[in-house]
Amino acid sequence: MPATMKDIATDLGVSIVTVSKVLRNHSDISDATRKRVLKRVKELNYQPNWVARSLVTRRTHMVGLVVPDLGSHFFAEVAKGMGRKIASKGFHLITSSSEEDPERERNEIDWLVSRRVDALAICSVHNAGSDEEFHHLEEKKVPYLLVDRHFPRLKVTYVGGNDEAIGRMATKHLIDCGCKRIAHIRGPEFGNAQARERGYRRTLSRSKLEVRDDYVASVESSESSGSGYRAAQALLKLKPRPDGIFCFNDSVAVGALKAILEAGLKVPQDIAVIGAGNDRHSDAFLVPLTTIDQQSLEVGTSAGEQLLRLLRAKRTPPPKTIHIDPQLIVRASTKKAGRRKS
Amino acid sequence: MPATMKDIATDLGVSIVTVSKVLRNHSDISDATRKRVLKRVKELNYQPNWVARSLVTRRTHMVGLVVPDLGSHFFAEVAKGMGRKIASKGFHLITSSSEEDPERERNEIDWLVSRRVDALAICSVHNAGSDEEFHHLEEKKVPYLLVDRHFPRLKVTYVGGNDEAIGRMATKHLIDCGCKRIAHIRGPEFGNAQARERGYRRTLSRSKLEVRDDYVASVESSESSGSGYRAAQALLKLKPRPDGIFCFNDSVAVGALKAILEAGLKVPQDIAVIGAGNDRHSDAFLVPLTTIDQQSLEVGTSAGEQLLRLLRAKRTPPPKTIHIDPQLIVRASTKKAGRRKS
DNA sequence: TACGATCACTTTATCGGTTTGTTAAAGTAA
DNA sequence: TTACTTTAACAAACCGATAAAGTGATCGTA
Repeated sequence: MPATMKDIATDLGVSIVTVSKVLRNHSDISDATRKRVLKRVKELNYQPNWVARSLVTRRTHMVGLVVPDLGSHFFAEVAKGMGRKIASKGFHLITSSSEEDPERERNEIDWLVSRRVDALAICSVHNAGSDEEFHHLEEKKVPYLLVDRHFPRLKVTYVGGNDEAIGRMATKHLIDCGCKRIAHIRGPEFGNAQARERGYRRTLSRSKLEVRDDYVASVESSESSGSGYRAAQALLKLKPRPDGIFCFNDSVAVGALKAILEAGLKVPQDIAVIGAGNDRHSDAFLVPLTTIDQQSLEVGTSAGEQLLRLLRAKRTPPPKTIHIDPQLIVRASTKKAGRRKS
Repeated sequence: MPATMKDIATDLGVSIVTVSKVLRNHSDISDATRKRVLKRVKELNYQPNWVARSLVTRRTHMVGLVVPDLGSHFFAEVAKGMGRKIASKGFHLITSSSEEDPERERNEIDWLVSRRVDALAICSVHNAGSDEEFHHLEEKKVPYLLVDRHFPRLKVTYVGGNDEAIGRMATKHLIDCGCKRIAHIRGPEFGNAQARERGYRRTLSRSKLEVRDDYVASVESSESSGSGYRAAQALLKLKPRPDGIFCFNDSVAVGALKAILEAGLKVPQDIAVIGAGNDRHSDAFLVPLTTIDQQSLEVGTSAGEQLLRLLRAKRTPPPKTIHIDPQLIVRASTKKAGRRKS
């Protein structure tokens, strides 16, 4: 039973409102009273009850973030960047995980809404077709934005990496490294995987390289290396064998590395491998991995900025789409000695 | 402006209390009324306002978790396990990061308390000397427990890995692999690093192996590989050179691997390396890393159980200390061909 | 002297629920 | 028929704060 403003008020013989005003730095309080109140506040170690405060102000100063998986490097970084950004304006982040399950995602969102978060950031695991969830939010006028996973039909602010650029950049790098038969292991993530693949295909055709459908393998999960391993094994059986693989992300790339080395082949001499995500310790994988950094921290920061924009606004501001540009990190898995860009 | 119980009540010509009772499955409501209310609840897509509910019930059904860093595999897993466990009883986890900063930790705890979480789990970055923070919590009667970082002076429930066992297990494994000159790179984490080092030293002396102080190196940060790299470089200069290194965690071990390979030495032939934590992809590091799994998910689950115990209890239940047993994961970084335990 | 302005507070209403206590109507036993 | 219980509902108080409006004293000034 912590102290309340009432305790302080009765102790000092002033009204509750006076105490409240002192705590919120209102001007119409005499210096003497202010001091007395603050003294008692210290003594009792009083802390305002945010539950009560939120009820009347209709502001919780909490922002909800829903991610598919906090174990993933990318989302952890996004959360970190976002948390820092909004903390600078007095907001706190509540992160919850949908564990890749659309129904849990709904539940988490409902929970956050009934907790009256001031805004929401969602990395949705719904497929782009089902946006009813979000219509609910609009009905209830909960400000929200989407992060990483895009729903093109929705007129709502979006912040994410530039997936097509990732695909282009990775593919171009492999070409620059002298690869001629470039394969791709794509992820299951709807829009993102599609955009990366698009970047891959376009870059190939623009370079007059063959685009073979059987050079594109799919994995059912992009969060474990096992599926990348199996996909790569399949690619290795193709004739002619690919001499470069662009992997959806670093986890998949790890699996690919394992499969390739296990087959007695050399990376990058026989097959160059590039990932995406710049995961922790990807510089120290079996072969230090060339990868595309998605700037996850900056995605988070940028999303945080957009959240603050939503929070400041009276009316819903016009939606924005923000793509954070990726960055190539070259390491051993693609560095072929003595080759040069043609 | 979401619907409230009042809306439903006036729509239906019943009192607010009646609506409230329906929503909480009270018995003294006629079937007819119950149905009418539920129908309207659906139509309006009503969701209870947890802020208001919490104010009067003094229960938020939220549990706060404060960790030093969510990017770390260990804490992310702990959060996951804990979240799952308490979710099964209708509680939600609010995770916030202290970013390794004691002051931020205080702030986060204060925030969570003023948000009236029902209980707290803390992985503290305070050094074991300063426990005032926790006395505050006890004054305010906020149920809490400690996770991973232990404060022996505090009579409070604790859940964590068994650090001394980790030290013993790792060292014993190196001995079993035939190592004679075993070094240790210890982390900065107060209690944990100390306990692991204790396990290391005791196991060495029990095996009649030399315990040399200069074989114990320290790193200032255990979350990046850079410091492990530097520490290992120093160890490599010693004469005689160590033939096995027990690293505080996998990040440190990654750094050590880099340093060793860069020096032209072979792992495990020249030097065996063992880490701790079983990080994501540690099976695919430069040399697949032998490591001690801390069972982080189980630490989280167990902590979740203890939280539920606190939440159920009327009075503070007697504190418990729980150590989750670690598990050895043998990989290439210690597998010397043809050697056997003596 | 009287009037409005200013200061420093206080009073009252409210946020959206839950809890406690009451009550009218219907049911049941004697 | 009386006396008591059960059922199904409601009214009022309350949780701990904030917002808006009101009050009394003091002060300057015409």
